[in-house]
Amino acid sequence: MAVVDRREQVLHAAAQSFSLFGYKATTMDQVAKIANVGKGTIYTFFENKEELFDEILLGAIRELRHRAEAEIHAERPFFENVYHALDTIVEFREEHELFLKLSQELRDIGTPQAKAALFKVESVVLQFLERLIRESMDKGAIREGNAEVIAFGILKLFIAMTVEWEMHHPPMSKKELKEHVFTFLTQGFTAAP
Amino acid sequence: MAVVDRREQVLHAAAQSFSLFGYKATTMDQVAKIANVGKGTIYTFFENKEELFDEILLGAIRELRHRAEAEIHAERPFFENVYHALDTIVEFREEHELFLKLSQELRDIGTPQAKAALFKVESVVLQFLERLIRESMDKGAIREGNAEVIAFGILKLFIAMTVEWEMHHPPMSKKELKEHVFTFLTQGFTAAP
DNA sequence: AAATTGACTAAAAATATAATATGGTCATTC
DNA sequence: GAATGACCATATTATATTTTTAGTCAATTT
Repeated sequence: MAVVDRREQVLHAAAQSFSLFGYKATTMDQVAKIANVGKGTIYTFFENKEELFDEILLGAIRELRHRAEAEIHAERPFFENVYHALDTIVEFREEHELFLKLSQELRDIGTPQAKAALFKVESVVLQFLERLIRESMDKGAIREGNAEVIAFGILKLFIAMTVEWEMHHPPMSKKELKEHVFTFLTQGFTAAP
Repeated sequence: MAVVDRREQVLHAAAQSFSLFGYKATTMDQVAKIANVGKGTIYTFFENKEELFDEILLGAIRELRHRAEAEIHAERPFFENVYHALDTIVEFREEHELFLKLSQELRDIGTPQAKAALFKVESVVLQFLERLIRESMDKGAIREGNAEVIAFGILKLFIAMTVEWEMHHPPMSKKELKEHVFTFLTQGFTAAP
Protein backbone atom coordinates (compact mmCIF):
# COMPACT_ATOMS: atom_id res chain seq x y z
CA MET A 1 0.00 0.00 0.00
CA ALA A 2 1.29 3.45 -0.91
CA VAL A 3 1.77 6.27 1.58
CA VAL A 4 -1.73 7.38 0.67
CA ASP A 5 -4.17 4.82 -0.73
CA ARG A 6 -5.14 6.59 -3.92
CA ARG A 7 -7.77 4.02 -4.82
CA GLU A 8 -9.49 4.66 -1.51
CA GLN A 9 -9.24 8.40 -2.07
CA VAL A 10 -10.90 8.09 -5.44
CA LEU A 11 -13.68 5.89 -4.10
CA HIS A 12 -14.36 8.28 -1.26
CA ALA A 13 -14.45 11.30 -3.55
CA ALA A 14 -16.69 9.49 -6.03
CA ALA A 15 -19.13 8.42 -3.31
CA GLN A 16 -19.37 12.02 -2.17
CA SER A 17 -19.83 13.41 -5.64
CA PHE A 18 -22.37 10.88 -6.91
CA SER A 19 -24.41 11.34 -3.73
CA LEU A 20 -24.27 15.10 -3.96
CA PHE A 21 -24.77 15.61 -7.69
CA GLY A 22 -26.02 12.33 -9.11
CA TYR A 23 -24.54 10.38 -12.02
CA LYS A 24 -24.71 12.88 -14.84
CA ALA A 25 -23.60 15.97 -12.96
CA THR A 26 -20.58 14.21 -11.50
CA THR A 27 -17.53 14.83 -13.66
CA MET A 28 -14.31 12.90 -13.63
CA ASP A 29 -12.35 16.15 -13.28
CA GLN A 30 -14.36 16.94 -10.17
CA VAL A 31 -13.78 13.52 -8.65
CA ALA A 32 -10.05 13.88 -9.34
CA LYS A 33 -10.02 17.30 -7.73
CA ILE A 34 -11.88 16.16 -4.60
CA ALA A 35 -9.65 13.09 -4.38
CA ASN A 36 -6.51 15.21 -4.76
CA VAL A 37 -5.41 13.01 -7.59
CA GLY A 38 -4.61 13.46 -11.26
CA LYS A 39 -7.50 12.52 -13.54
CA GLY A 40 -5.40 9.82 -15.21
CA THR A 41 -4.99 8.10 -11.86
CA ILE A 42 -8.70 7.33 -11.70
CA TYR A 43 -8.35 5.37 -14.92
CA THR A 44 -5.58 3.18 -13.49
CA PHE A 45 -8.16 1.81 -11.02
CA PHE A 46 -11.42 2.01 -12.97
CA GLU A 47 -12.11 1.39 -16.64
CA ASN A 48 -14.48 4.33 -16.98
CA LYS A 49 -17.10 6.45 -15.25
CA GLU A 50 -19.73 3.71 -15.28
CA GLU A 51 -17.46 1.21 -13.59
CA LEU A 52 -16.53 3.71 -10.90
CA PHE A 53 -20.22 4.40 -10.36
CA ASP A 54 -20.99 0.67 -10.20
CA GLU A 55 -18.44 0.31 -7.43
CA ILE A 56 -20.10 3.06 -5.39
CA LEU A 57 -23.59 1.70 -6.08
CA LEU A 58 -22.52 -1.78 -5.05
CA GLY A 59 -21.30 -0.43 -1.73
CA ALA A 60 -24.61 1.31 -1.07
CA ILE A 61 -26.54 -1.81 -2.03
CA ARG A 62 -24.35 -3.88 0.27
CA GLU A 63 -25.23 -1.61 3.17
CA LEU A 64 -28.92 -1.70 2.28
CA ARG A 65 -28.91 -5.48 2.25
CA HIS A 66 -26.95 -5.54 5.49
CA ARG A 67 -29.50 -3.33 7.25
CA ALA A 68 -32.41 -5.38 5.94
CA GLU A 69 -30.71 -8.62 6.97
CA ALA A 70 -30.25 -7.20 10.47
CA GLU A 71 -34.03 -6.98 10.83
CA ILE A 72 -34.48 -10.70 10.33
CA HIS A 73 -34.69 -12.79 13.49
CA ALA A 74 -35.44 -16.48 13.15
CA GLU A 75 -37.63 -16.51 16.24
CA ARG A 76 -39.78 -13.56 15.14
CA PRO A 77 -43.01 -14.18 13.17
CA PHE A 78 -42.73 -13.89 9.41
CA PHE A 79 -44.83 -10.77 9.22
CA GLU A 80 -42.70 -8.88 11.76
CA ASN A 81 -39.57 -9.74 9.81
CA VAL A 82 -41.03 -8.61 6.49
CA TYR A 83 -42.51 -5.43 7.87
CA HIS A 84 -39.38 -4.26 9.67
CA ALA A 85 -37.13 -5.17 6.76
CA LEU A 86 -39.30 -3.23 4.30
CA ASP A 87 -39.61 -0.30 6.66
CA THR A 88 -35.83 -0.21 6.99
CA ILE A 89 -35.34 -0.45 3.23
CA VAL A 90 -37.77 2.35 2.42
CA GLU A 91 -36.34 4.52 5.16
CA PHE A 92 -32.78 3.88 4.04
CA ARG A 93 -33.68 4.70 0.46
CA GLU A 94 -35.27 7.92 1.63
CA GLU A 95 -32.27 8.92 3.71
CA HIS A 96 -29.32 7.81 1.64
CA GLU A 97 -28.39 10.79 -0.51
CA LEU A 98 -27.24 8.57 -3.38
CA PHE A 99 -30.63 6.92 -3.78
CA LEU A 100 -32.42 10.23 -3.33
CA LYS A 101 -30.31 11.94 -5.96
CA LEU A 102 -30.70 9.07 -8.40
CA SER A 103 -34.50 9.04 -8.02
CA GLN A 104 -34.56 12.77 -8.58
CA GLU A 105 -32.25 12.48 -11.58
CA LEU A 106 -34.43 9.77 -13.10
CA ARG A 107 -37.56 11.86 -12.57
CA ASP A 108 -36.09 15.12 -13.84
CA ILE A 109 -33.86 14.10 -16.72
CA GLY A 110 -34.27 10.34 -17.05
CA THR A 111 -30.58 9.44 -17.05
CA PRO A 112 -30.39 5.79 -18.17
CA GLN A 113 -27.68 5.04 -15.61
CA ALA A 114 -29.93 6.28 -12.80
CA LYS A 115 -32.74 4.10 -14.10
CA ALA A 116 -30.49 1.06 -14.34
CA ALA A 117 -29.10 1.69 -10.85
CA LEU A 118 -32.52 1.95 -9.22
CA PHE A 119 -33.67 -1.14 -11.06
CA LYS A 120 -30.66 -2.99 -9.68
CA VAL A 121 -31.63 -1.87 -6.18
CA GLU A 122 -35.18 -3.14 -6.69
CA SER A 123 -33.86 -6.47 -7.94
CA VAL A 124 -31.73 -6.88 -4.83
CA VAL A 125 -34.68 -6.09 -2.58
CA LEU A 126 -36.83 -8.59 -4.49
CA GLN A 127 -34.15 -11.26 -4.14
CA PHE A 128 -33.93 -10.57 -0.45
CA LEU A 129 -37.70 -10.83 -0.01
CA GLU A 130 -37.92 -13.94 -2.15
CA ARG A 131 -35.30 -15.73 -0.08
CA LEU A 132 -37.04 -14.76 3.15
CA ILE A 133 -40.34 -16.03 1.77
CA ARG A 134 -38.84 -19.31 0.54
CA GLU A 135 -37.21 -19.96 3.90
CA SER A 136 -40.45 -19.23 5.71
CA MET A 137 -42.30 -21.62 3.41
CA ASP A 138 -39.72 -24.31 4.09
CA LYS A 139 -40.14 -23.76 7.81
CA GLY A 140 -43.89 -24.07 7.32
CA ALA A 141 -44.43 -20.57 8.73
CA ILE A 142 -46.46 -19.48 5.73
CA ARG A 143 -48.55 -21.11 3.04
CA GLU A 144 -46.78 -22.48 -0.05
CA GLY A 145 -46.94 -20.44 -3.24
CA ASN A 146 -44.95 -18.77 -5.99
CA ALA A 147 -42.27 -16.96 -3.96
CA GLU A 148 -41.24 -14.67 -6.80
CA VAL A 149 -44.76 -13.43 -7.43
CA ILE A 150 -45.44 -13.05 -3.73
CA ALA A 151 -42.24 -11.06 -3.19
CA PHE A 152 -43.15 -8.82 -6.11
CA GLY A 153 -46.66 -8.28 -4.79
CA ILE A 154 -45.55 -7.53 -1.24
CA LEU A 155 -42.93 -5.02 -2.35
CA LYS A 156 -45.29 -3.23 -4.72
CA LEU A 157 -47.98 -3.14 -2.03
CA PHE A 158 -45.57 -1.67 0.49
CA ILE A 159 -44.31 0.97 -1.94
CA ALA A 160 -47.92 1.80 -2.81
CA MET A 161 -48.87 2.23 0.84
CA THR A 162 -45.88 4.42 1.66
CA VAL A 163 -44.39 6.34 -1.23
CA GLU A 164 -47.32 6.35 -3.66
CA TRP A 165 -50.07 6.93 -1.13
CA GLU A 166 -48.29 10.01 0.16
CA MET A 167 -48.22 11.57 -3.29
CA HIS A 168 -51.92 12.46 -3.09
CA HIS A 169 -52.95 11.74 0.50
CA PRO A 170 -51.81 12.76 3.95
CA PRO A 171 -49.29 10.12 5.03
CA MET A 172 -50.44 7.35 7.35
CA SER A 173 -48.92 7.01 10.76
CA LYS A 174 -46.47 4.13 11.17
CA LYS A 175 -49.09 2.42 13.33
CA GLU A 176 -51.80 2.66 10.67
CA LEU A 177 -49.38 1.53 7.99
CA LYS A 178 -48.31 -1.48 9.99
CA GLU A 179 -51.91 -2.47 10.74
CA HIS A 180 -52.95 -2.21 7.10
CA VAL A 181 -49.94 -4.12 5.84
CA PHE A 182 -50.50 -6.74 8.53
CA THR A 183 -54.12 -7.24 7.55
CA PHE A 184 -53.38 -7.32 3.83
CA LEU A 185 -50.55 -9.83 4.26
CA THR A 186 -52.25 -12.21 6.64
CA GLN A 187 -55.93 -11.94 5.76
CA GLY A 188 -56.03 -10.30 2.36
CA PHE A 189 -57.79 -7.11 1.41
CA THR A 190 -61.27 -8.39 1.72
CA ALA A 191 -61.57 -11.72 3.46
CA ALA A 192 -65.16 -12.55 4.32
CA PRO A 193 -66.07 -11.18 7.77
CA MET B 1 -80.04 21.89 -34.84
CA ALA B 2 -78.31 23.08 -37.99
CA VAL B 3 -78.23 21.15 -41.23
CA VAL B 4 -74.94 19.70 -40.07
CA ASP B 5 -74.25 19.58 -36.34
CA ARG B 6 -70.91 21.41 -36.27
CA ARG B 7 -70.39 20.79 -32.57
CA GLU B 8 -70.68 17.07 -33.19
CA GLN B 9 -68.30 17.33 -36.13
CA VAL B 10 -65.72 19.08 -33.98
CA LEU B 11 -66.06 16.54 -31.17
CA HIS B 12 -65.67 13.67 -33.58
CA ALA B 13 -62.62 15.19 -35.22
CA ALA B 14 -61.05 15.99 -31.86
CA ALA B 15 -61.62 12.47 -30.56
CA GLN B 16 -59.90 11.10 -33.65
CA SER B 17 -56.99 13.49 -33.44
CA PHE B 18 -56.32 13.20 -29.70
CA SER B 19 -56.45 9.42 -29.97
CA LEU B 20 -54.16 9.35 -32.97
CA PHE B 21 -51.61 12.00 -31.97
CA GLY B 22 -52.08 12.67 -28.27
CA TYR B 23 -52.64 16.04 -26.63
CA LYS B 24 -49.59 17.99 -27.66
CA ALA B 25 -49.38 16.87 -31.27
CA THR B 26 -53.02 17.65 -31.90
CA THR B 27 -53.39 21.14 -33.33
CA MET B 28 -56.52 23.20 -33.49
CA ASP B 29 -55.92 23.79 -37.20
CA GLN B 30 -55.84 20.07 -37.73
CA VAL B 31 -59.05 19.49 -35.78
CA ALA B 32 -60.74 22.22 -37.80
CA LYS B 33 -59.52 20.66 -41.03
CA ILE B 34 -60.71 17.15 -40.11
CA ALA B 35 -64.03 18.55 -38.91
CA ASN B 36 -64.44 20.53 -42.14
CA VAL B 37 -64.97 23.63 -40.11
CA GLY B 38 -63.27 27.00 -39.77
CA LYS B 39 -60.92 27.21 -36.80
CA GLY B 40 -62.95 30.03 -35.26
CA THR B 41 -65.99 27.74 -35.15
CA ILE B 42 -64.30 25.47 -32.64
CA TYR B 43 -64.02 28.43 -30.28
CA THR B 44 -67.75 29.09 -30.43
CA PHE B 45 -68.30 25.72 -28.75
CA PHE B 46 -65.19 25.34 -26.58
CA GLU B 47 -63.22 27.92 -24.61
CA ASN B 48 -59.86 26.52 -25.61
CA LYS B 49 -57.86 23.39 -26.44
CA GLU B 50 -57.87 22.10 -22.89
CA GLU B 51 -61.65 22.32 -22.59
CA LEU B 52 -62.10 20.50 -25.87
CA PHE B 53 -59.73 17.81 -24.66
CA ASP B 54 -61.59 17.56 -21.35
CA GLU B 55 -64.79 16.89 -23.24
CA ILE B 56 -63.18 14.04 -25.16
CA LEU B 57 -61.52 12.63 -22.04
CA LEU B 58 -64.79 12.76 -20.15
CA GLY B 59 -66.44 10.72 -22.87
CA ALA B 60 -63.75 8.07 -22.71
CA ILE B 61 -63.96 7.96 -18.92
CA ARG B 62 -67.72 7.64 -19.13
CA GLU B 63 -67.34 4.61 -21.37
CA LEU B 64 -64.69 3.11 -19.09
CA ARG B 65 -66.97 3.47 -16.08
CA HIS B 66 -69.88 2.07 -18.05
CA ARG B 67 -67.92 -1.05 -18.99
CA ALA B 68 -66.70 -1.56 -15.44
CA GLU B 69 -70.21 -1.07 -14.08
CA ALA B 70 -71.46 -3.72 -16.51
CA GLU B 71 -69.22 -6.28 -14.83
CA ILE B 72 -70.92 -5.83 -11.47
CA HIS B 73 -73.70 -8.28 -10.69
CA ALA B 74 -75.27 -8.12 -7.25
CA GLU B 75 -75.59 -11.89 -7.02
CA ARG B 76 -71.95 -12.57 -7.90
CA PRO B 77 -69.33 -12.88 -5.13
CA PHE B 78 -67.33 -9.74 -4.35
CA PHE B 79 -64.10 -11.14 -5.70
CA GLU B 80 -65.58 -12.04 -9.07
CA ASN B 81 -66.99 -8.53 -9.43
CA VAL B 82 -63.69 -6.88 -8.54
CA TYR B 83 -61.61 -9.13 -10.73
CA HIS B 84 -63.74 -8.79 -13.84
CA ALA B 85 -64.13 -5.06 -13.39
CA LEU B 86 -60.37 -4.56 -13.05
CA ASP B 87 -59.65 -6.87 -15.94
CA THR B 88 -62.07 -4.89 -18.09
CA ILE B 89 -60.54 -1.60 -17.01
CA VAL B 90 -56.96 -2.64 -17.72
CA GLU B 91 -57.96 -4.15 -21.04
CA PHE B 92 -59.92 -1.08 -22.05
CA ARG B 93 -57.01 1.16 -21.13
CA GLU B 94 -54.72 -1.01 -23.22
CA GLU B 95 -57.05 -0.97 -26.20
CA HIS B 96 -58.41 2.53 -26.24
CA GLU B 97 -56.04 4.55 -28.42
CA LEU B 98 -56.59 7.71 -26.42
CA PHE B 99 -55.32 6.16 -23.19
CA LEU B 100 -52.47 4.44 -25.01
CA LYS B 101 -51.37 7.64 -26.69
CA LEU B 102 -51.59 9.61 -23.45
CA SER B 103 -49.50 7.03 -21.55
CA GLN B 104 -46.93 7.11 -24.29
CA GLU B 105 -46.94 10.91 -24.37
CA LEU B 106 -46.46 11.07 -20.60
CA ARG B 107 -43.60 8.57 -20.77
CA ASP B 108 -41.85 10.18 -23.74
CA ILE B 109 -42.31 13.91 -23.23
CA GLY B 110 -44.15 14.26 -19.93
CA THR B 111 -46.94 16.53 -21.16
CA PRO B 112 -48.64 17.88 -18.02
CA GLN B 113 -52.08 17.51 -19.63
CA ALA B 114 -51.43 13.83 -20.29
CA LYS B 115 -50.35 13.37 -16.69
CA ALA B 116 -53.43 15.18 -15.38
CA ALA B 117 -55.71 13.17 -17.66
CA LEU B 118 -54.34 9.81 -16.58
CA PHE B 119 -54.53 10.86 -12.96
CA LYS B 120 -58.18 11.71 -13.50
CA VAL B 121 -58.75 8.26 -14.94
CA GLU B 122 -57.09 6.65 -11.92
CA SER B 123 -59.23 8.74 -9.58
CA VAL B 124 -62.38 7.57 -11.31
CA VAL B 125 -61.29 3.93 -11.09
CA LEU B 126 -60.50 4.39 -7.40
CA GLN B 127 -63.91 5.96 -6.78
CA PHE B 128 -65.56 3.08 -8.57
CA LEU B 129 -63.66 0.50 -6.53
CA GLU B 130 -64.25 2.36 -3.29
CA ARG B 131 -68.01 2.42 -3.88
CA LEU B 132 -68.05 -1.27 -4.72
CA ILE B 133 -66.10 -2.02 -1.56
CA ARG B 134 -68.34 0.12 0.63
CA GLU B 135 -71.47 -1.50 -0.73
CA SER B 136 -70.02 -4.96 -0.17
CA MET B 137 -69.13 -4.01 3.40
CA ASP B 138 -72.65 -2.77 3.97
CA LYS B 139 -74.02 -6.04 2.62
CA GLY B 140 -71.68 -7.87 4.97
CA ALA B 141 -69.99 -9.62 2.05
CA ILE B 142 -66.53 -8.55 3.16
CA ARG B 143 -64.84 -7.50 6.38
CA GLU B 144 -65.13 -3.86 7.49
CA GLY B 145 -62.12 -1.61 6.95
CA ASN B 146 -60.89 1.63 5.40
CA ALA B 147 -62.49 1.44 1.95
CA GLU B 148 -60.26 4.13 0.46
CA VAL B 149 -57.05 2.41 1.50
CA ILE B 150 -58.35 -0.98 0.42
CA ALA B 151 -59.38 0.34 -3.00
CA PHE B 152 -55.96 1.93 -3.42
CA GLY B 153 -54.19 -1.28 -2.40
CA ILE B 154 -56.27 -3.50 -4.67
CA LEU B 155 -55.78 -1.28 -7.70
CA LYS B 156 -52.03 -0.97 -7.16
CA LEU B 157 -51.76 -4.71 -6.66
CA PHE B 158 -53.65 -5.41 -9.85
CA ILE B 159 -51.56 -2.94 -11.85
CA ALA B 160 -48.41 -4.48 -10.37
CA MET B 161 -49.47 -8.00 -11.35
CA THR B 162 -50.42 -7.08 -14.89
CA VAL B 163 -48.66 -4.01 -16.31
CA GLU B 164 -45.60 -3.84 -14.05
CA TRP B 165 -44.92 -7.56 -13.86
CA GLU B 166 -44.83 -7.77 -17.62
CA MET B 167 -42.13 -5.12 -17.84
CA HIS B 168 -39.46 -7.58 -16.68
CA HIS B 169 -41.13 -10.99 -16.69
CA PRO B 170 -43.02 -13.14 -19.14
CA PRO B 171 -46.70 -12.26 -18.68
CA MET B 172 -48.87 -14.56 -16.60
CA SER B 173 -51.79 -16.34 -18.16
CA LYS B 174 -55.21 -14.96 -17.27
CA LYS B 175 -55.77 -18.08 -15.20
CA GLU B 176 -52.59 -17.60 -13.16
CA LEU B 177 -53.34 -13.93 -12.72
CA LYS B 178 -56.83 -14.61 -11.48
CA GLU B 179 -55.63 -17.27 -9.05
CA HIS B 180 -52.95 -15.03 -7.60
CA VAL B 181 -55.27 -12.06 -7.27
CA PHE B 182 -57.90 -14.30 -5.72
CA THR B 183 -55.48 -15.65 -3.14
CA PHE B 184 -54.05 -12.23 -2.34
CA LEU B 185 -57.49 -10.68 -1.92
CA THR B 186 -59.13 -13.38 0.12
CA GLN B 187 -56.26 -14.92 2.09
CA GLY B 188 -53.44 -12.41 1.89
CA PHE B 189 -49.98 -13.00 0.56
CA THR B 190 -48.79 -15.22 3.33
CA ALA B 191 -51.52 -16.47 5.61
CA ALA B 192 -50.29 -19.25 7.89
CA PRO B 193 -50.73 -22.65 6.19
C1' DA C 1 10.46 0.98 -14.14
C1' DA C 2 6.27 1.72 -12.25
C1' DA C 3 3.03 5.07 -10.88
C1' DT C 4 1.17 9.56 -11.59
C1' DT C 5 -0.13 13.40 -14.05
C1' DG C 6 -2.57 17.07 -16.74
C1' DA C 7 -2.53 19.00 -21.47
C1' DC C 8 -4.95 17.30 -25.32
C1' DT C 9 -8.80 15.51 -28.42
C1' DA C 10 -13.02 13.92 -30.22
C1' DA C 11 -17.53 13.81 -29.01
C1' DA C 12 -21.32 15.34 -26.36
C1' DA C 13 -23.90 18.82 -24.12
C1' DA C 14 -25.28 23.38 -23.39
C1' DT C 15 -26.28 27.82 -25.16
C1' DA C 16 -27.55 31.36 -28.45
C1' DT C 17 -29.97 32.48 -32.53
C1' DA C 18 -32.92 32.13 -36.43
C1' DA C 19 -37.01 29.99 -38.47
C1' DT C 20 -41.36 27.85 -37.97
C1' DA C 21 -45.62 26.42 -35.99
C1' DT C 22 -49.49 27.11 -32.85
C1' DG C 23 -53.33 28.77 -29.85
C1' DG C 24 -56.37 32.11 -29.82
C1' DT C 25 -58.71 36.60 -31.80
C1' DC C 26 -61.75 39.34 -34.50
C1' DA C 27 -62.98 42.07 -38.64
C1' DT C 28 -65.15 40.37 -42.60
C1' DT C 29 -68.14 37.15 -45.16
C1' DC C 30 -71.97 34.26 -46.00
C1' DG D 1 -75.84 36.09 -36.33
C1' DA D 2 -73.18 32.01 -37.21
C1' DA D 3 -69.02 30.86 -39.55
C1' DT D 4 -64.61 31.89 -41.14
C1' DG D 5 -59.57 32.30 -41.97
C1' DA D 6 -55.94 35.99 -42.19
C1' DC D 7 -53.52 37.70 -38.50
C1' DC D 8 -50.65 38.21 -34.13
C1' DA D 9 -48.07 37.24 -30.03
C1' DT D 10 -46.04 33.51 -28.12
C1' DA D 11 -44.17 28.99 -27.92
C1' DT D 12 -41.72 25.45 -30.18
C1' DT D 13 -38.31 23.62 -33.06
C1' DA D 14 -34.29 23.63 -35.97
C1' DT D 15 -29.63 25.28 -36.64
C1' DA D 16 -25.21 27.28 -35.68
C1' DT D 17 -21.82 28.20 -32.12
C1' DT D 18 -19.62 27.66 -27.90
C1' DT D 19 -18.50 25.08 -23.85
C1' DT D 20 -17.91 20.97 -21.29
C1' DT D 21 -16.62 16.27 -20.67
C1' DA D 22 -14.86 11.36 -20.83
C1' DG D 23 -11.08 9.26 -21.89
C1' DT D 24 -5.89 9.07 -23.72
C1' DC D 25 -1.05 9.21 -23.52
C1' DA D 26 3.56 11.41 -23.74
C1' DA D 27 6.02 13.56 -20.26
C1' DT D 28 7.20 13.71 -15.34
C1' DT D 29 7.75 12.11 -10.69
C1' DT D 30 8.64 8.66 -7.32
